Amino acid sequence: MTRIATWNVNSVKARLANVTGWIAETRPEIVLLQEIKCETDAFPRAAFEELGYHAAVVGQKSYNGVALLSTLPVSDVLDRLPGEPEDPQARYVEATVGGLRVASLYLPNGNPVGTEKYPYKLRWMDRLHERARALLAEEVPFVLGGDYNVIPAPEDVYDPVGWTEDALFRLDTRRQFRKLLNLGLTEAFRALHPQERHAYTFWDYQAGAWPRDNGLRIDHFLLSPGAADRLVSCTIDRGPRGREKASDHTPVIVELADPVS
DNA sequence: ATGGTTGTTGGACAA
Repeated sequence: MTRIATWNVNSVKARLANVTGWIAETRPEIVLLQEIKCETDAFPRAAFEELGYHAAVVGQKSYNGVALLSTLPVSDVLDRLPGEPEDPQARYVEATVGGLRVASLYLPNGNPVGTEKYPYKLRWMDRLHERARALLAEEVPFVLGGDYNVIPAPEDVYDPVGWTEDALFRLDTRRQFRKLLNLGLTEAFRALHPQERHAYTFWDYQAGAWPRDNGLRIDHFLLSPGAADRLVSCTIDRGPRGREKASDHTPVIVELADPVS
């Protein structure tokens, strides 16, 4: 069995004790981090090495930044999403782990709509679509996990009407997300839990969102057909969101059965 | 409607 977790940690340095503590007790084989908010050289690599993890890190000063941790060696690291070579934002890292291609991605938020941020988000989703198409053509099983900043459907937000015009829930955003799925990818959580409500992965720090359970489901795993065939479970661990100095996101974990040989 | 919060950073900006 392979367990893969994704977690937007909102600064790996400010959150180091929470993150290492959770990894030590959960022990996923692969951990995908987003919003590490530090440069590659400043990533607290040693703290994760002590726990037995290799790391592929794509950092940036102050904002963004992604990482992929793995108990197995990591090879063939891709440190950017192709399609916009001038894009300076550190939002994508992809690598081979075992026989799997795995990506940790931080899709742009896109707010406020009406600024350059929203078209950037849509272009980024186009680029991800192209990347998924290329990976499918390679016929290697893959897992794209991360903070998609996409609310896929009304049941994934506490107040769908209030969020209609938000960049995370606009029709253009959802249409792009569906287009990605229509390539033949499986969104792990909804595939296994078609009826579940209030299965949120993010709660704002403001306005008592956490105690009121005013959440969003925006952290996802998209699986290639070969990976989806092996999908055993997908769970959201609310525990870390309730702790001291919590990130505003909580981890999602998928379990994949070993490949049949 | 506004403001409510957190992180980076030392004033806004991003979320």
